[in-house]
Amino acid sequence: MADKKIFELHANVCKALGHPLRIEVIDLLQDKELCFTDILEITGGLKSNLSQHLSLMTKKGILKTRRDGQCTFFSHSSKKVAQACRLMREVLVDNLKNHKEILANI
Amino acid sequence: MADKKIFELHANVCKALGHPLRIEVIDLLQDKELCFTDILEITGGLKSNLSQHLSLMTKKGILKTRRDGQCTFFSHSSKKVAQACRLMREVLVDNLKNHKEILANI
DNA sequence: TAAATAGTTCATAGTATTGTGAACTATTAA
DNA sequence: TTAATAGTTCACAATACTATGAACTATTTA
Repeated sequence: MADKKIFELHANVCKALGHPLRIEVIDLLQDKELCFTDILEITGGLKSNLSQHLSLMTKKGILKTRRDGQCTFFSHSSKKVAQACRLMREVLVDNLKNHKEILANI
Repeated sequence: MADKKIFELHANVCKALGHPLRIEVIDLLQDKELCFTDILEITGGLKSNLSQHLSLMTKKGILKTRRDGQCTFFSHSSKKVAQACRLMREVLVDNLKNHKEILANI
């Protein structure tokens, strides 16, 4: 099983989706780029925390950055992540619907 | 920010993709259902560990199970997860390619 | 009924992620 | 040059996740 490595790398990229704040950022950046301060203002919380999450996503190749003067702008490096994210959101919604139906049938 | 809840739920589903063994299982079940023992034989490791990962994926609504005699068959509850997973794999591959190019240009 | 197969559950120890605040760097404006 | 803005980095404590083995349940076969 030498090719277990690919699963590890793959899981590693997928992990980037596994945090509420990071999902929120992926959502925010769907159709535009935003600078750190904008994102912080929208999401709330500590700047150090946000910075670490953004840095993680950038390291994993999910976001890219562009510096303009004092501001650092963040955007998706590929549309695929946002697409994947939307699919997972649909899975969630489907699950919630099923759950509702099951509850309704009791 | 009352709708933070959706990000939490969403991240929670996405987390299911964030482990090498779980990615491997998602891959394995792309086009067929398999029983526990089959999956264990392919992936290796401890049955208790596999059982826990499968249980987690089932709880998150990503897999569904079907019991036939002694055997429990696992399959995807929706094609969307596998799709999302394939997209993330493409992101990984793109990143690796970029990385290679960057290295080549030094 | 007894033994075997197929899996689940549980406790626990080890590891990885996360949030926090303080200290730091870089760019711009006064 | 000084102060302000925009972000990053670091150390550490709290929390969550993971792997392991033993004990357990359910179904089938002998």
